[in-house]
Amino acid sequence: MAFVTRAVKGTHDLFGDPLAYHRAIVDAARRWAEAAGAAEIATPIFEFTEVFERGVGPTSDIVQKEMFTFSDRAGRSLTLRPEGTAGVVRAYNEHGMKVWPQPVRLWYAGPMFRAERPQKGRQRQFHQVGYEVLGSDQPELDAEAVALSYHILASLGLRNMRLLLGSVGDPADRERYNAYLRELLAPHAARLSEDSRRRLVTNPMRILDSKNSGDRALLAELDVRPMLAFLGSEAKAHFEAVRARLGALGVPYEVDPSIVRGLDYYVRTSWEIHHDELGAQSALGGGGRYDGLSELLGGPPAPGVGWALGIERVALAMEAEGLSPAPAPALDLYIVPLESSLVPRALEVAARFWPELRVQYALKARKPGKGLQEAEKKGARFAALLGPDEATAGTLTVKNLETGEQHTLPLEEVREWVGKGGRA
RNA sequence: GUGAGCGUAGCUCAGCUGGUUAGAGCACCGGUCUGUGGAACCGGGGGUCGUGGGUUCAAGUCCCAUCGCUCACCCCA
Repeated sequence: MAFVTRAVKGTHDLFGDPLAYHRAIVDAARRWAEAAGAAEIATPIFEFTEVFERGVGPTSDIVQKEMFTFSDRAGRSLTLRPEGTAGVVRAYNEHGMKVWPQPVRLWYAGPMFRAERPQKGRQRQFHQVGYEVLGSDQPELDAEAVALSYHILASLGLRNMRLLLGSVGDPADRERYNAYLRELLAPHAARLSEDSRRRLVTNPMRILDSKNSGDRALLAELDVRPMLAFLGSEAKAHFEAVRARLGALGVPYEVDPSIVRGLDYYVRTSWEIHHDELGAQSALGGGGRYDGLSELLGGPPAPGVGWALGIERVALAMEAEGLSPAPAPALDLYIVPLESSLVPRALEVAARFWPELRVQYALKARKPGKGLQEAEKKGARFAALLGPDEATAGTLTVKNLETGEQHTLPLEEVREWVGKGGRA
């Protein structure tokens, strides 16, 4: 096992069952996103570092300590994307999507990269599906986005999840709230954790998110007023409108008055979906509104709202609830040459059935018994014997491995019979 | 970045207080089986016991270091 080369820490080869989950989750997301009229977009997995520094925010943990950043040969700083939204907004601006009929709905799926210490539900390369609506700040779109993120998870069969909805207000509201927090907490700075003392200067709201027990105890004593109490009239009206739309859509949620998101670009609506059986990393996904992001990236004003789901985490949640994805499609037919001179012929026959049927063939001559056994092991629905008689007659002796029914048929009829058996 | 636990075949593991050429089950390949399967039996390939040092007559077993994995902190998807 002491291989010289191995996968980099926190990265994984994806195949078999985990890949089946992955595909099922992306398929569900595609189905719902496209139902809402979204078009797929695939942006590069690396961007100029600036895209994330300015987009995600220089004070965010992601930018400060979690990015894979490197230089290209011309000395420009590039970064493996730690999230999907900044790149999508960059593409929206770069391709002049503001002249498309607004709003523009986009969805994506792909790998993201963060240089964190791996643990359950957290890899250095992980995968997300995401949804972004750009070009309008109407509350219907917030509700639409929240509803889609919820329905996708529900359609996969998940039940034990909690949708937490809040608002981080407009930038001016946040400034007032941060000022309030600084004033409230500064006298108690000595009791705060080191991280939280730093946050007191950079971003006091993040202190509310701390899991440090000392921080939590202090916050409980101080009876901190929530962000929601500081919403300006516009942000407040927007939040109430989103709640009303969501209620009308029948999406179950709890208001979390102190919700804080780790990405600096969020304004107003903000939500997370948690699952209780995931361990420490309990967020399946989250999203929010980011009306100022386009300008941060040097573009025209383009309000937006979107979300991302962590594919690996959704897969963990499905496993925890005993949900399995559909198995990989089985082989339709396995061709068994009875003499070694017929191996090339087996290939020719297989090739003739592609791609209508999934067909494989034995690379060595097999006795009929062994051949059928092998077909069974490969998960084939039918096995075909190819002996001298069949080769001469241009036929195959085909057997349904489930029922035992067997016929010697010309190739066209084999195609018909096997094809009729139905494919997953 | 910090802490804890764990590293023996592809997988799951056994290997007692250090003592012959390191084992089992599953999987893989072949045979018993010269046109009919899922079984059984027999055989085969595959391990520098994570790596490097040390202690010892002797190390998979003890010590140190290192790497890796896992979980938690932190943070988030």
